[in-house]
Amino acid sequence: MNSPRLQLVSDTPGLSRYGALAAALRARIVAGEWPPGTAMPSEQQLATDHQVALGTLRRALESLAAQGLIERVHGKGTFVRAGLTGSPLLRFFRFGQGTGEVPVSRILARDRIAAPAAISRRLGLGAGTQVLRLRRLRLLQGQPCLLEEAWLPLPLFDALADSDPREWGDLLYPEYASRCGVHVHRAVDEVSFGTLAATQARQLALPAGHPSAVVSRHAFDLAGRCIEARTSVGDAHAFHYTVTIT
Amino acid sequence: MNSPRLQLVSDTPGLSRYGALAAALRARIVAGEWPPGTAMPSEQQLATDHQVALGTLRRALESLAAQGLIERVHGKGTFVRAGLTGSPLLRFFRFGQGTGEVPVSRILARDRIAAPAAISRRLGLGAGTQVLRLRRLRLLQGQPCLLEEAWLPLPLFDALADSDPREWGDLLYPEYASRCGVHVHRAVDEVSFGTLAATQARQLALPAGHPSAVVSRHAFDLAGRCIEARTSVGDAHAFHYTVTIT
DNA sequence: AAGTGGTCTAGACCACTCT
DNA sequence: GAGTGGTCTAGACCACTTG
Repeated sequence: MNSPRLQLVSDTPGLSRYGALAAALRARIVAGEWPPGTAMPSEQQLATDHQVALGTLRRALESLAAQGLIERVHGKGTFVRAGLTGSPLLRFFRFGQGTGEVPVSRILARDRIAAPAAISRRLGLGAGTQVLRLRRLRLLQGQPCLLEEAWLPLPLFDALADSDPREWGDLLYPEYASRCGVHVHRAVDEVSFGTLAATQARQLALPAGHPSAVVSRHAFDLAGRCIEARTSVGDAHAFHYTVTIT
Repeated sequence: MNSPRLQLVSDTPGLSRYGALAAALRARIVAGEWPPGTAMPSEQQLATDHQVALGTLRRALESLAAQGLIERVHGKGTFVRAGLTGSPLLRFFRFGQGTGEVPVSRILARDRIAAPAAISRRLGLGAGTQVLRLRRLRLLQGQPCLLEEAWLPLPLFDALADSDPREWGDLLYPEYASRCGVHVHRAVDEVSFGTLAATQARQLALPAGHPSAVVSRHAFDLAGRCIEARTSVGDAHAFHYTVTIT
């Protein structure tokens, strides 16, 4: 590939050059020029492409790295961050021994349905759009610990709707990536408390009316589109979370 | 004041020069050379003091700013951060209308006592050290919303133990600063859930056994000493918290 | 050895704040 | 206008990774 000689045309006059550069690089990343997990060109290359000094280019990359968009590895290169992969929900709970074990997943139901109004709003879709609804139970050492309901927009997740759930792993995000090419880049969790309805209680093997912790998640891809709305419910007494304020 | 011509002697050979510089500056701040809220010398001055290039000095200051130790203001100077001042507990609750209103504080009890084992451990004190125990109720529009118990080491907080609580404002941290010269620089909150004991319930005007959110806080000063252990209890149904994962 | 990102320097110039 | 931090440059050298 030869040097594109891109122009830095900032429509925001008050913006610094490295700020404009960061925005331009972000746009190239979001556009898919370098897919998640792959390496970007070297600093030298990018600097000459955009016709800025090396230091300025580095400032821009540093800001993108601080935003979690890219990762820099000494001696290897600069990489677009792959999606979230872990089990980030577990940060809110301490079940059993609290070893970092990943809960086993049991799919309870999977349906293509028209999104209820509340869901289409959360996903930013038109009213009545088709979505995939996933209900699953998560267990640690055979004990139910979390009950989840996930809503996924169609046709983006068609591949998930058509595949055999028994082939899935215990984590959903790797399936999103491998089967649908969807990378979860950012997630917002809202925590609140309530009590278990009768059916929820039965599935979690707890008494009805038992206090529950509810985590409502919105997950977004690189471009900022909401690609999952999820609600997870667990025993309030297993809830535990630490925040540092500065 | 003349130029100290400080030497940068890093005992950690693997550490970069700006890293060592940042550590040295942090030490000067923690030692109280520039008290919280006051300005540090200019970049030029610090750079010549420590015999490094301006860019290197700036890197060090940037890392201290990222850690929340200092604040930089364009055209004015670099300032050691004053302590936390707001009402950070409220980030966990949404009472009533949820306007950013600060709850009124009513002191229920104030005692000098020997610290129970659990408390002296939390504060990092020797067993049986004298501490100040503060119990207070916080109210919004006349409605009780939070019940708090704070433990403060003595003799550091003697001034608080001897003053008239009716002169205090609704926030404790400004009192710590003005009366005892203690600045809260960092706080760690641990959230969990439980149910209200009979006395707690009565004070919060809720039924006994009602689900509760419990926030257990450790607060630290610039030097990293724990200067407050606090436990706050509120209605679990008023709890609400948002986290962004990246 | 070649290529990558990380550190450090020295200096010019700009933007903001205060008097 | 003087003093402060913020931006940008150009280049030298170092440290890490890979073939």
